[in-house]
Parts: sequence; C-alpha cells; structure tokens
Amino acid sequence: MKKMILIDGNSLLFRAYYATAYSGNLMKSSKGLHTNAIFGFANMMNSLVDNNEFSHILVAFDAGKTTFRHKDYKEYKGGRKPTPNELLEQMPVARQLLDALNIKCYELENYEADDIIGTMSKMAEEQGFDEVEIITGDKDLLQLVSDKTHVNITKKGLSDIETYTIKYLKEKMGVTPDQVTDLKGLMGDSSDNIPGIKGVGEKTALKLLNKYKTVENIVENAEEIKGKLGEKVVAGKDIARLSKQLATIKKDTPIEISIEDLEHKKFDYETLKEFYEYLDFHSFIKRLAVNTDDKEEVEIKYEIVRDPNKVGNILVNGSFVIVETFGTNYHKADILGMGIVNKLGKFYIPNEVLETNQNVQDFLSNSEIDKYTFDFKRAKVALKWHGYDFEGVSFDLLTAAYVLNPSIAKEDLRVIASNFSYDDVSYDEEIYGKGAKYLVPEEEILSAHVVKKATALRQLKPILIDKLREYDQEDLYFDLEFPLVTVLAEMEYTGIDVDRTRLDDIGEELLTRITKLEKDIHELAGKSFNIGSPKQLGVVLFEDLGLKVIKKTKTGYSTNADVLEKLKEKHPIIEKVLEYRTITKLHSTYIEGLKDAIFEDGKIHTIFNQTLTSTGRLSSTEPNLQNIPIRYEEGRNIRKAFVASSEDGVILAADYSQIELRILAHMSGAENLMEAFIHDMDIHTKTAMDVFGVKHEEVTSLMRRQAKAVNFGIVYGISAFGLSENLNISQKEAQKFIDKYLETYPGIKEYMDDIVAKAKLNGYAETMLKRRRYIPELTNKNYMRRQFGERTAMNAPIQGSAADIIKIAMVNVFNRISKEELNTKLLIQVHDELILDVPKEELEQVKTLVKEEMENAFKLNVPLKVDMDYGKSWYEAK
DNA sequence: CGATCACGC
DNA sequence: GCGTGATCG
Repeated sequence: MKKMILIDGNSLLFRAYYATAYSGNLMKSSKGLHTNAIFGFANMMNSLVDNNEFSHILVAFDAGKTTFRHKDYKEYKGGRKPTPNELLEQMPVARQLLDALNIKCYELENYEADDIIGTMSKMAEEQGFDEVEIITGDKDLLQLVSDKTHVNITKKGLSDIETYTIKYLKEKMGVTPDQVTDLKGLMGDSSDNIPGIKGVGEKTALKLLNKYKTVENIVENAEEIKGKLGEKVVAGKDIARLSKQLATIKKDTPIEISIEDLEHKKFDYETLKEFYEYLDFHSFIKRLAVNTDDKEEVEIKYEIVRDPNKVGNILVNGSFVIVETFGTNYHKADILGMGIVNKLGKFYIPNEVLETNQNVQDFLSNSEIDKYTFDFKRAKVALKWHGYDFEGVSFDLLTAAYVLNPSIAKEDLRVIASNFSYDDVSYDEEIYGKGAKYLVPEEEILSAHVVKKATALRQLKPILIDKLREYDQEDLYFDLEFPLVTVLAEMEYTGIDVDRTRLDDIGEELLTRITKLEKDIHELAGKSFNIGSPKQLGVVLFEDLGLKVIKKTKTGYSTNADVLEKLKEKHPIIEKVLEYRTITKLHSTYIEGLKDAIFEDGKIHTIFNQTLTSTGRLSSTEPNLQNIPIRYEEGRNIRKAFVASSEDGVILAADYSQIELRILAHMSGAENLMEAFIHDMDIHTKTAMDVFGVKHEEVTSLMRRQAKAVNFGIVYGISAFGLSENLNISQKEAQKFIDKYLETYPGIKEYMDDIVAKAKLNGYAETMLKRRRYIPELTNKNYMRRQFGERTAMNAPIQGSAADIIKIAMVNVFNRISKEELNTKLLIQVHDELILDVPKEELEQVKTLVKEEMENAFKLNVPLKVDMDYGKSWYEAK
C-alpha cells in the first residue's frame, strides 16, 4: 500500500502557536526558547506517525516573503499582521524536529507550501499511490481533493481534524474541488488580501457557481445576470479572474525532490531523545521510551529444529530461505544454519542438522519445491562447496533490489529492507562485528537474526515484485538478471585453471628486474629512497633533481605516468621509474596476487559482484579477473598462466566489436554511424572521415587517433576536460572536437539532448531493457555536478545496454551448452567478452554456438559483430 | 582509512 | 566514465 502524507508546515505551526498563545503565557524551555508552537506541532506529528499506516511523508514550508503570486498582484497577503517573534524563533526548530524524526521537509524559493503540496499530490497520484492525505489548517488546499487525495483540516485545538473527500466537500461547501478556486475568485479572501468581486459573499458566489460552474463562464455570461448583481459582476470581472488565479495552487512547481526521497524512515532513538531533552519535552521522552521498550519485548517466536523426525515436516513448498554463511569469500565460507519462514511458521535449522539430515538436503536440491531467498549466488556456491545443491529458487531479493535501483543493493539485507521502510532486522555487522572482532555469536542471537532475515524476506518479496511490475522491469528481472545468477554461480564454482609454475617463473624474472631498477634509480638519484612512495619520489624528482613540476595533487607533486611521460627526455631516471612502476605492479598485483588466489584444486575462483555497479556491469573480486593486463606484452604474458582445463582443450575468447558504438548508432538512428557498421568499416577511420570531412585515404594517423579518443569519450561519457587529458590538448580544443562531432552527427546530438531531458524529468536514465540508473546530480546546485549528471545520463543507456546484451548472451550460451550436453564451461566475462574452457572435440560446435548466441542476443538496427580466437592459454586466445 | 597510482573495458 | 587492488603515511 502506497500512501503519502503531505503536511502544510507553516499552517500547522501557526495553528499550534495561536491555539496556545491566547492564554498569554507561552511555554519556554530552560534555555529561554519559546516552545509552545513546537510542542503542539510535535504532538501532531507524533500522533500522525503513530496512528497512521503510510509509506511516504513530506512537510512543506513557505520560503521567504515573496512568491510568484506577488508578480501578478503585489498586495498578495498584504495587510497581514507580522508574524510574532515568539513564533518566528520556533520556525527553524520545527525543521530540526523533523530532522530528528527523520521526516523530510522542503521549501522552494518563490513558491508557497501549497504549491509544493499540490505538485507532490499530483505526482503521487500519477505514480500510482493508493492514497494521499494532506494535512493543513488552510481551506484553500481543498481544491486538491480527489478520489485518491483527501484534505484534512485541523479544527480548533489541533486535536481533531475534519477529513474532506469529494463527497464531503460537496455536502459541506456545495462545490467540487475544482470550484474551490472559483469560489475564492468570487468572494475573495481577506486573510490573503485577495479582493474577489465587491459585494459578493459566499451565498451569492455559490448561487452563481451553481448555475455557471466557473468564474470564466460567469464573466462571459455577465449580461444575462440581472440587476445589481449583474453590474457587480461586470465591474469585477478582471478582479475575479485575477483572484481565482491567485487562489489556484500550482501543480507543476519545479521541485527538486523525488518521491523516493520521501520514503518514510524510522527515526533514530538517540537523536530524537537528545532533541527532546534540549527542549525539555520530558513527556515525549517518556512516551518514546515506552514505545521502544514495547518493541523490544515483542521478540519473534520461532523454533530451532533439531529433531530429525520433525524437520522433514516443516520444509514445504513456498518457503523463504536464508542460508547463513560466515566469511565474505563464500568459496571458503562456513555454513552456519538456515532460517526458514513459511505457512507452517518460523524455524531455524542449525548446520549440524543440515549436514546430517537427508530431508533438509533434499528440500534444498529439489527443483520442484519453490523457494525464495536472499543472495542466491552466495548461498548456492557456498552450499555447493559443502556438497549440497540448491535448486528450485524462483526469487532472489538481492538482485531484485538491484534491478529496482542499482545504487541501493549492498549485500546486507538490512540495507535493502530499510530502503523499503522495513527496519525489523539487524545489520549483519551488528551480529558478527567486524575486523578482528568478526565472530559467530551464540546460537540464540544468531538464530534470531537469521529468522528475522527470513521474515523480512517474506515481507519484502511482494513489495519488490509490485515495484518490478510498476517499473515494467519484470522481464529484465525474471528473464535476465535472475537467470544470470545461476550462470555466474556456475562460472565461479567452475573456476579457471592456473599454471602456478608459469607465474613463479614470470615472477622471478620480474623480481630480478626490480632489484636492478632499484639500484639504478637510487644511483641516479644519488640516494636511497622508497620509489614506491609518491611523496618521496616527488622530493627526489622535483627538489633533488630540480625537474619541472607539471602537475600537483592535493597532497604534493603529481608523479603519475602522464606526468612522467612528459619528463622522459629530461632525465634518465624517469624511464627507469616508469618501468619500475609497471614491473612492481605486475609483480605484486598479478603475480603475487594471483598466486595467493589459487585454490587447492589449482584453480582461481573469482566472485562476480552482480549488484554493485551503477550501470549494470558486473565486477570481479578476489581476484579481479577483469583487469588482467593485455595492452603491453610484458603484462600480457600473465595470461599465459591461465590455461585450458584438459590436456588438449582450449581457451576460447569471444568479444563484441564496438558494441557500445553500435548501440549508440541503433538508439540514435544516426545514419552515418549506422552505415559504418552495416558495411563493417573501421569505425575510428570512418569517424575521422566524417568529422574532418576527408576521404578515406586522406585520414592521417593523428586524425584517426583523435577520432578514436572522441569515440572513446562518447562511450564513457567523458568531459571536455577528460578528452583534453587524453589527447594532451587544451580544454578549448577538446570542446571544439566534441562540438564538431555533434555537428557531424546531428542524430546523436538530438538523441543525447532527448536522453538528458528525459532523465531530468524522471530522475533516472534507462537502458534498452529498462534498467534504471538514478541520477540525483541532475538537480545539484553545483554546475560541475550537474554537468556530470548530464554526461552520466548520456552514458548510462549506452554502457548499460551493452551490459544488458552480454548478459542475455551469457544466459543463452549457458542454456545452449547444457541443452547440447557439452562439457564446455563459461569461465569469465570481461564486459564485452566471454572466456570459455572448451574440450578439443567440442571446439567447432562451441565456436558456432557462441558466435550465434552473442550476435543474436539482441536485435539492433545494425549488426552485432563478434570476434573469436582460441589457444592453449588465455594469452593465445587473442 | 584516505590518497595515489595502475590495470581492465 | 565504471570498476579492483596494492601501497604509503
């Protein structure tokens, strides 16, 4: 149930103030601050939060004194008594209170709270909220009543409210919501200093509206109206129109917050308590304590199941299952136990029972028994290492949350739960501790935690599935992201064979070179220092040797490769340092790092994080197999250590050629670009031809290099600054290149503008498969951040769609391999490339299959092209 | 634990 | 632009 509460902050504060102020003795805190309005306001907010079920909440405030309405009518709200200082000083405190309550408040320059509320209620209705409740003391807001939106007007004393529905409004005031503004246009409003038609009061106004419906209609037919009234209407027609306009609440204010920002979160007990103490609101503190104590007493009831005769009975279809592991690397994690929640109740099954009870193992491995889980891949791989299969899972909360919003899904269930306003579960870190204190707690604590997670899972599954439907992401989730979990689990568990001796040999060579380089560098420097320390190196280069400082970092001299490259001619030490950097990098990250990651089976088992990147790409850790060197021969040699698993098998590498630019051609429909791909031309040469307006044979290598950098920039969404760094040119020149590129391909310009506009409107950009990336930077006050947001908006659909496509290919390749009963294994994905382990006799079949599935993963307006190669090692599969 | 650097796409 | 990892202070 999605229900939004919108509160008119100013109105309630006024009411709260005057409700108690007349007595003449205002409440004061021990610090001398008046608190009567805050007290009433806090009371109101508390009873609101305690007595209502809702999912979103916002308190809107007026900003400043003037609004856009003053432009049309400078007397707007004129003649009002000034706000008493005793109330003014409480205004900021109200915002502090809301902060402590974890309730969002918002105000907007030039607009009134009404307009924010009007806009939000419209947005909420459009986005499928079931109900919107507006709370105010101002009857103007009644114009917002609809079948979904109710307006609650506070009555004297604040304690009770009057709820207006369309029906009640008609009964009570005799008008429809739309006519509320007409009514005010006719009769005016003294409190806002809106004139209305002279001599027309409520009775007359209603009579007129009853007959003519709107102010406009009344004015148009003024001649029909007889007598004095007719004259009054004619005389006051402009005033009436203006008055109506002033009374009309704007439903399209340029607000900078989104519905997601308003999700109701629990307050932090300590913060709130501190705040109440500051205000001397002791009664509230007591109530707070009672409420939290209550919560702690409601311990969840569950059963720890050990009886082997009983355990079989509780494991039924439709179970929510948490397989609890201990250790971040699940290839070597212990399994602690399982939390099960289903129609029979809540249960905890300790690991000893899992290990010894066939019923439990059958339950997990039976694909006919429907199960739902959290972090399916972790559970599946961990169980597999312990000898158990985990099948029949049809929902994984972690990946579902990631699809809904890639920026929230961290691997802690509590983090995700909180994002959906469910807080009744602990963070794993609270249970296990961290660092040296990462320990398994006693079973009582552990089991309660695991069962709570399973309970949260049950609560959250329908909510997330609803959202997937609402966002039209069901296909993306059920046909792609979720099936991919199993594929990745298999890849990780399979692992890739590594020739340790090869790594040893390369490592030894590197080590001798390092020793030699160290000696040379120290000699050239005239002293011994730590070359690996940028700080020390900086001193040697720029102080001792007096080289020119090219760039500085926050902390000192910059010594990165770009800088050193420019100093290469100036001193022989530079070349040595550069070499030292690459060699030590190779040695520590790739030789030592990889050797440490080899398992007892002689393989490396990476972990693909499926829920981390904001674009939809995968990432790889422990070790990262997506950044094994390739560009330079020295590093590329590392790949010789990644070998086929069988004697005469091969490693097959298949990569998409220019997939991002092909996607750009497809999405933008830019003709020149499409043509290039349809004829399979060299894309950078083609870009150079188009941008520089030259013939094929006139493209120089510099032109091609520049065109390539611009294409690169398009794909990665870099700025003029980034491009200038890449090409070593000025930002101005870089901007010229970009402008020229967009001029050459107007289709791309149009497409990019469109994407940015849409992203600004929606708050997110999306891929071809409806994967979203939210971009809050688009409304950032800082120009640079906004600019970054725009580039992100342009880039996310390109990179994300490429990620979508290779994921489709992976699922399809995987399914084909198993359907054709092959022993070939998918091993690694590197963003636009797949690495497979292929037995010799399957090679021809697999080559065909992989090419087919990759090239036909998704139908674009241009062909998808895949290049393949194979060999005994990854090195040979260029 | 943040900053810097280097590797990949 | 998006990532991971090693090292330093």
